Amino acid sequence: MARRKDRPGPLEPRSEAILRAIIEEYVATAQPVGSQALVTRYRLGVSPATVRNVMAELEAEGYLDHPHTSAGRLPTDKGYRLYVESITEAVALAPVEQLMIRHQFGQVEFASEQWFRLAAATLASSTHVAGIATAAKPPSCRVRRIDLVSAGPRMASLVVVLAEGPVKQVLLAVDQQRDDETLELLSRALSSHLTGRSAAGAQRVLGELEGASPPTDGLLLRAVERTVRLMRDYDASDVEDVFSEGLLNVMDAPEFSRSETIRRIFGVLQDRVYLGDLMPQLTRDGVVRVFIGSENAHIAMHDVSLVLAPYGRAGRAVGVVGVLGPTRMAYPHAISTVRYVSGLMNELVDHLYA
Amino acid sequence: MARRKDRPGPLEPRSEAILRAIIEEYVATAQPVGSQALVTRYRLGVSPATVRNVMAELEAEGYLDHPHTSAGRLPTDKGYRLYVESITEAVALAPVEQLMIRHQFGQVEFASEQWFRLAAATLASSTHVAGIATAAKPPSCRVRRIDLVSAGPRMASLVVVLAEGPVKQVLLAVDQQRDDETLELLSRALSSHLTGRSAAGAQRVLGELEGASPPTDGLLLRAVERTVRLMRDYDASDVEDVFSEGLLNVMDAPEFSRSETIRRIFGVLQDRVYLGDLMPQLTRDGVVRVFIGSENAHIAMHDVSLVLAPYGRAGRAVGVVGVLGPTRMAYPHAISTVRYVSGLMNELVDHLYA
DNA sequence: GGTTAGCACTCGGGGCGTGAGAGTGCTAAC
DNA sequence: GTTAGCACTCTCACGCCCCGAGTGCTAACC
Repeated sequence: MARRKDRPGPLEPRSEAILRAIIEEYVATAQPVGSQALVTRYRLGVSPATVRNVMAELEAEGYLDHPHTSAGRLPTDKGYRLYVESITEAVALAPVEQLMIRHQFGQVEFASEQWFRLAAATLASSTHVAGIATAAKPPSCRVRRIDLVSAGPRMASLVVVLAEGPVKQVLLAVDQQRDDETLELLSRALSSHLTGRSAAGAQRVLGELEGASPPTDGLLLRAVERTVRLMRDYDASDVEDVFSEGLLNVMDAPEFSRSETIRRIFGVLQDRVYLGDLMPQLTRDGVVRVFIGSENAHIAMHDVSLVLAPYGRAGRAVGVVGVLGPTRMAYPHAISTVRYVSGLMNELVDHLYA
Repeated sequence: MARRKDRPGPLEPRSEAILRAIIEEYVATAQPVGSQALVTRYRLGVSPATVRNVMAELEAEGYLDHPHTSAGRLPTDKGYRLYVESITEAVALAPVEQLMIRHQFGQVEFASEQWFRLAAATLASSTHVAGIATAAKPPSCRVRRIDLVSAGPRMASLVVVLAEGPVKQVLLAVDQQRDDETLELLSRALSSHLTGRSAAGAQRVLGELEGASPPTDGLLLRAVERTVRLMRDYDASDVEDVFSEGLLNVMDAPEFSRSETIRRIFGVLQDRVYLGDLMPQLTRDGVVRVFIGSENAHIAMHDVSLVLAPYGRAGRAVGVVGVLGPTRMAYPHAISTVRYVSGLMNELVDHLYA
């Protein structure tokens, strides 16, 4: 006991082995793990009594918990954390699984949205928890092409293609009837004013046009104004669309059979804010980060873990892929899978924006 | 009893009143309804004993059920059906609610996608069940504008604006390095070949280009080919994107506290096929159709009801709005709300495609 | 003849005690 | 330091019983 107090840091190898075994058993069964079950199933080379002693120590240090006196132990978030730390040294995904994932990626048509959906779906099917992917997004955008198309007698559709991929479309009410030629002309004007501009650049153009004499055409002005707003919004958000697949997998977990908790999680995923907040913590390529239970800032996420990795090139288009599952989750496999998929996404982004 | 056998059709007014009361009580409480509770709470002017007699009749005719001998009654799908028939004569939504919904619609930027999302969200918040909306989709599409934009050294982004709104984007792998001017030229060529074409027309163009000599540029050919496929896919699908909001509301219902059933429903909503199948049954404008429990073709939907209405003009862009909830659902309010929102969507579509 | 009061009957749910089983913590021996 | 042994604790499943809600039936009533 004295020993333990002296070194709160690293655990003895045997203790760690036992912790590991408990976690793996608990992940597999979702049942509190007893000392007896552990020795029979894991060949630890010690007796149940010894295991019990170690368990008591681990519990005193906060790595384990037990729901009541005569129940087995289960890992705390701190326990999972230690476990995850011990395995983050890259373990490659099994070749078979690599192949399966690559195969799935091969199927996709290159419609960008499908792409992220596919990444999420692949992660979900491979890990049996929920997969998450955000669209790749450069830190700032430029206008690549811009177009104004009639969309009815009093409506025009403004289509903005941003550099590096995304296409934005908004409808504009048209003050007066315009024929197609007029729109075509406006479209040309828009193009020459805005092509290649950043949000700030477009803002400047807007300023010039507003002050111009003779006064600029009203519709043109509104189109520019709308484009500026659209680009500002784009730049301001950390993540573009969030795609999640396989949330049903998570609902299947016994800890969520009562729908109470899961619905709060659904809610959090709806708004893209949460993943955006996490982005700054996902910096270096290829590094998978794990957020376990109460480590998540958002209270609704206290019962789940996130395994996330960034993809893309620092300073260029970036996004996030990962999985969401119960804290009782097969971390090693999840981490390997997420790392592999993020690598794959890297390749694709490189290919695209090299 | 003889009477009942003679006229299986319309129910006596009193029986119908009692059925109505039972349904309303059950909708409110989610508990089987007893004869005693009914007379005290609904002032039916008869004694519990009489109510019991009527209940027995209603049960014999299949409008009611009871889970066990000494439990109260609950409505069957057939019971709900009769109830719904009796209220489908348009009841306008309360002015306050109309105002609230209109207000919510006023908020939206006219980005088309947001629009349908908003419709679904509005329905969800107003009815406290899940809201559903599909994007408006014309029966067949034409190319309104088409553009080929560089998206990296070996990638080009093909952007197709279809008449009446939707914008499609796909990525094409580029066989050899092309500079922006070349792409610009190709873009022009695409435009002149395809603008105004229907899927069939584009197909013909593709045929001509394939046979041409000197042979058409490979990238151009692939772009045309991809456009044809995209348009065919578009024409072939009955519905475009399906937006659903507020599924959490449904999860809250006590009948779904065990997540078993709800997850199958989630699954069905994922693929757009189901709503597409229903489209043919939603013909006349302003008519709200109700699909109750087992009336739904899909087995996963046997525990829920759909209240749906089409919007848009027959032969022009059309879509569906509606709500999804437990069969135990506040139908009158849901029907009024769906009717009102579909009317609103009609206005908007008219405004757009007049 | 339809309606009602009265009453016996039925069934589910909640509260309670019990016993089995799993697992612990402690002590004493190895 | 490790292990065997043992008493203790707590949950869970089962069976039991009783209560209450609600029915269905019969006989009286208007």
